[in-house]
Amino acid sequence: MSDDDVDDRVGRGSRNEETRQRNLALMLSSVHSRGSLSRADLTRLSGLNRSTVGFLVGELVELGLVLETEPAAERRVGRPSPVVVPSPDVVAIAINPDVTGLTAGVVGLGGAVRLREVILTPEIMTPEDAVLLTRDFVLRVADELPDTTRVAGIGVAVPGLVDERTNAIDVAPHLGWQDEALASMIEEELALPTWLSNDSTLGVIAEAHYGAGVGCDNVMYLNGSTSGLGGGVISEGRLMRGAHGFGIELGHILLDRNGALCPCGRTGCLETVVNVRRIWSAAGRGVIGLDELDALYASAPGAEVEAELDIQADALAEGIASLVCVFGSERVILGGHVGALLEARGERIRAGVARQAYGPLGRDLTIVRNGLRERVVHIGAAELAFSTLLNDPAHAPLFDIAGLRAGVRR
Amino acid sequence: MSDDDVDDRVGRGSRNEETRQRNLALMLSSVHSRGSLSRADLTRLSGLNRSTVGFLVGELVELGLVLETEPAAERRVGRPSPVVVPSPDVVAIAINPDVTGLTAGVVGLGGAVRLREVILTPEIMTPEDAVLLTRDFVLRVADELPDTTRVAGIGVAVPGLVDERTNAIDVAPHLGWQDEALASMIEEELALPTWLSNDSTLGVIAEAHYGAGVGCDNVMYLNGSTSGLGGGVISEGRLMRGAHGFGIELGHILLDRNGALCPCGRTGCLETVVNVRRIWSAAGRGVIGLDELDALYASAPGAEVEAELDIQADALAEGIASLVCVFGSERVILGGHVGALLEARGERIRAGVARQAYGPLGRDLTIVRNGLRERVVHIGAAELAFSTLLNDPAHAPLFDIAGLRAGVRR
DNA sequence: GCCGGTATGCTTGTGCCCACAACAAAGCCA
DNA sequence: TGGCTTTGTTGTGGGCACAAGCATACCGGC
Repeated sequence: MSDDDVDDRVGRGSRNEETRQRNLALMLSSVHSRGSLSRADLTRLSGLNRSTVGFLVGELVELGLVLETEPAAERRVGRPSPVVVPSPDVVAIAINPDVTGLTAGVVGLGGAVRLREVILTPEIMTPEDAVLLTRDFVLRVADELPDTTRVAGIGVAVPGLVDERTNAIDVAPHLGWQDEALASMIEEELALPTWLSNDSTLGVIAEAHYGAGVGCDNVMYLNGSTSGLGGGVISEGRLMRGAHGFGIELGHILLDRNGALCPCGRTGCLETVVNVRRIWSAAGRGVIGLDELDALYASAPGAEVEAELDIQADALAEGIASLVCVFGSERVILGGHVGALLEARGERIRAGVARQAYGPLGRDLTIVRNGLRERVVHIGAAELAFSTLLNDPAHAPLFDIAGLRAGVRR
Repeated sequence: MSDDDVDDRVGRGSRNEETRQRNLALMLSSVHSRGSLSRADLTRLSGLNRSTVGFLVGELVELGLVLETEPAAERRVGRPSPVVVPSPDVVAIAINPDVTGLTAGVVGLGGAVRLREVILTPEIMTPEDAVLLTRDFVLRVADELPDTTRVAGIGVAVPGLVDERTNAIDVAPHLGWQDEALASMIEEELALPTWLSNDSTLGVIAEAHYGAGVGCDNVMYLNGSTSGLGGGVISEGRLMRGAHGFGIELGHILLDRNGALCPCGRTGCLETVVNVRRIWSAAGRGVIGLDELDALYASAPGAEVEAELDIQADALAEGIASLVCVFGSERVILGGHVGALLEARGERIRAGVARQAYGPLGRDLTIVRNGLRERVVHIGAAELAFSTLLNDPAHAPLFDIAGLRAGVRR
């Protein structure tokens, strides 16, 4: 066997150091996703020894990642256990450029959205615009947040295809972007590590952690936006990424090979039928926001809209049945306009899926609307920025907000 | 937080013992999948220390799982490194009941098929028949194999839906089986641990390890059999199982919502069009085996068959494009009659997929015929039986073949 | 045929990490 | 106030991988 044949595909060996890292990561992740846990809870959850947990929590406190607070006043026998909570000083920046503007947010460890701003743009922004808007937001935020704040990084939710290997945008059709190395552009401007991912992929991460997918290991998330129908899948607790780091494109699953032409160049994609623009035109109006859409459906929207809702509900049911058949999901979460559609045509969709799903695969399927609503993208994007920290709490870099103010090229 | 809320979903902590187990598993898996490796290779592959690897290999030798042989006669400077090979004494039994009969095999650690028997049944067998045929095969084999042989267990490839959580068959339509606890039936008869899985799922495991998927982390396998179109997916090196342990059903992805009725009760599933029975009837003949099918395609099969091939090639291309779009696979492996179809209509299928695949997801896609041909099911089934051993070499039970002869209820 | 160079195996000592046990602390309850 | 229960703390021990140094085996040049 030549040396060239030896690659590391087989996987690397484990060391003692990794054990520590994994356990430390487990502690921080647990606190992160559950918000607050007593040390005794952590002991039970991890199966580790009390003494080990004590030491690990101590290390996290020393790293400034968690705080130990007074035991909760519970009526319980035995010595009360101090409660471990995420440090409020650790945050991530979440950015989401889209057609109408850029929404930006600050999310704390633990998933609480601290700040949220919507910056409207008169016309569709360029990547350079996005970088500048991000810089301005971060500078504004840096002045507002206390000096003790430390930033894990920036997570950007992109409405388009992202190559996660190169951390660049392959194509974002509705923004008209192509081959944009947005992450390095932001990093250069702000000296903060930046990660990109598809907005729907981030959606499923957020919903699985904090939303309608909590406690479920096999989640499919479908998100209907102006841009189209996106989605993400978590299978056995693990995010599906696909080979190229592009994530996956659920909206372009085939519904009808003889169907309408899709902007993607193929015919009969699911999103040619399940499409909010068709609702808009049935309603005889222009752009309708999500809240308005809910209001419209809740009122009497007229025969044309009702008919269109039926059409889309049926198509969505067939699409979901087809997808469940290949993913074996147990919970389907619908966000954006398909979430609104579920609200309006829940019975029809659920019955359609039950009728169409392949054998036992549809047996225990639940279909729900997403739980985080408009916060979903920010929480997902923040999760992206937190993931390095959560995987290796002792070594992941954190950036002082004071240094940030100084470091930015004004 | 109440105790009830504390489940182990967050994951368990790690101990030193697990580190050892993982490293031992890494050594054995490497030797298993590559056939033979020098100790120096193992050192490079694992990144572990020489002394650690030496100790680990020593432990595997002591467990009787590998052998250390003379260094390969290579013209190389430095001290030659002993070559580690899987022990020929460690085997698994692979069983595959199907409509025409039961094929059984003995597969050695390392993936070599030692023995293979096809036992034809005059009529479709019952689960009880399958158990008896399996018992007879194991007893015959036990007499032939040396006394030093040790068996890891029995893997059964089932043409149907298997619930891997309960290790029982949910439904195997073509065998007419339903809710059969085949694994425990065999275990009771033979006192050997038995695992069941879907035949196509096992196909992708085998092809990814030893066949056309070697060196690729994102593989999709489609297998066309008399029963229909099955498949399996490996994403980022991990088998997709789905929520219910049923695996996934690629043949029932939607092709055309206005299409023909599928036996599964839905309309327009891919396998209503991509279906070998349609070829048979176009050829005006009854059952055509795979070899005959290849021969038929290679000759001039007549206009009707040619037309049918075109139809199926186009439908297959659309199906693959749709599936690639949701899985982001980089290699598609076709087995059974769709493998033969690829041989006959390769250009058409590849062009169709390239045209239909969503954006960059189809960019570096390769479509190949399966490499293991008829051995694929056995290798996959054996892999199922080996997996416990490969995950924890020090603790997985192995069964003496002598004890087996005695223990079986004759 | 000898000797340096190189790659690998083997042995031993060290550090790291977790489990365990014993003890201390903090609350409940009678 | 004292027993009970639960939890934190501390010290000890065992398991594991690593580093360093030495031994071994082969190549190639002289």
